[in-house]
Amino acid sequence: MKVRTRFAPSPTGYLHIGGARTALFSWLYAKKMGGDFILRIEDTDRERSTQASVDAIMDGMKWLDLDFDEGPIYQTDRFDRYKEVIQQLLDQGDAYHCYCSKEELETLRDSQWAAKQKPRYDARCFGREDIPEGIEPVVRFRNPQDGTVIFDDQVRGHIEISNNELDDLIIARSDGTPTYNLTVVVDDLDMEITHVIRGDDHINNTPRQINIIRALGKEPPIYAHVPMILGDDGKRLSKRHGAVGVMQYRDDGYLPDAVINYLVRLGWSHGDQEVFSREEMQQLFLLDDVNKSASTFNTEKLQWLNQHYIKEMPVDEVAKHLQWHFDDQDIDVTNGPATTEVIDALKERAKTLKELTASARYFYMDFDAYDEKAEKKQFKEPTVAILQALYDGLSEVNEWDLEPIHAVIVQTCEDLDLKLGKVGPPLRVAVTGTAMSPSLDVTLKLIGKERSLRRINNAIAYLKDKFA
RNA sequence: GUCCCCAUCGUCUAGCGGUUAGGACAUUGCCCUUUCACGGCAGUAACCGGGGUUCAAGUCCCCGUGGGGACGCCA
Repeated sequence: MKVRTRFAPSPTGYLHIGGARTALFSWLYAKKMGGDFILRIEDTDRERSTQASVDAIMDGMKWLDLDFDEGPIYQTDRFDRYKEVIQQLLDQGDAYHCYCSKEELETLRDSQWAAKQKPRYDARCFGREDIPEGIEPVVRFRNPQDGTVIFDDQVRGHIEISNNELDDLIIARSDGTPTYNLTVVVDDLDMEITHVIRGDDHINNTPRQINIIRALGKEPPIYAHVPMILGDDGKRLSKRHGAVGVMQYRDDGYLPDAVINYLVRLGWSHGDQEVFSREEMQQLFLLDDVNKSASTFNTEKLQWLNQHYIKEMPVDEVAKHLQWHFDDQDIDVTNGPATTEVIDALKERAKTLKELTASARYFYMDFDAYDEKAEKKQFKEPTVAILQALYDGLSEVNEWDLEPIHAVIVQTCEDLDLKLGKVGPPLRVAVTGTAMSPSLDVTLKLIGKERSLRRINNAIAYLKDKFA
């Protein structure tokens, strides 16, 4: 049988990092097994579902390059089908109408809580003869009273839960719309999902869902509950942990491949290997190798991977992702060096594309102030003479390239009888405004002759004025 | 509170009865170096506790403890 997995987010916000990993695992498993990956939008809660969220989720999937074979399928398009199943359950006697008010249920829960019991609906409407006037009832699934539900989770192993822990859950609201536990079951069955890979916050729902499936006379799919991702404080990842929306990682300068690689190693491993291409992941991913325990998100490791990908990916590939950041930081790259050259020059000193872009600024735009510390350290009174000598030497260079530029710098050192350490740093500050840049020949080459000379000149003027 | 789940360096993890408990990120030191980085080398650092089972336990079982999750006319 062909493997079919799915990712089934509810559109109540952006695609967050935990959801992305669940999607990744489902996607990988389908790829690994030569199966299909389906995207389903669980939008039965019409109050909270929004089109904007659907778009955000799709954007996230697209950015991460997690493609799906079918979908997106919207549950709101399938209400007729759910109604049909609810009716079937009603007809079979596996479901019943419940007329309890929300207040009544709340009182029940409170009293059970007070009695230190697990809050459960007491099935008081089951078999009820009198039909109250003017109340639109909900429909409840009649959960089996005895026995246990057993399933073998592909990551958690054998799980067993007694039916008397479960209660008669609502499968249709009073307005007739179906609820989650019903719709997942119907959809997974109808779409012939073979492996349900989802967050382990659903582990408690699984027995209920299995009972519904059995009542429908079907066999449940295989389940794999993947552990949660926690924030630095050990709590479930949420907004207060900062960047949790996948697109925020793009904005912060991460490469999708780095995020994917980071995510795949959170809860899954293959020996000691840390770096995986998408092809390798698809080839090696096994549910058996997924961890049982929750893991903590660690931005530093993500950064390390991100830099790794910035360094290792083909430059023109990186350049595609980089353009967004140039636009974001209002840097016009049309009158400066090719971005691919800039990447080569800076990739070893940036952990993110955002940083890389920021430090590439002086290649394209003039700065209006020197870095305070750098200026203080490098711009002394004798610096004027050094810069002047460099200016003179550099203006003689015809072929503006690494070798000739380097030669001038070396020659200047000799002429002035100074060490490179006295000549290089001030030049760097003059030409970039900062104390940090790639090696000087590369820096000058990329800035360009005309622009370099002008900046040196400016620095000389600035210094003369300063020490006048 | 009740039920479910989880537990190896600070973090991600390897380990599937016998290991000097391995790797990676981070961190520390050294080397390289015109800056910042990259890189190289070295180091610090872990089996939650208690009982069993066994010749032998990080590995299996039980009990604690700690953490997470679920307990909705949310998904």
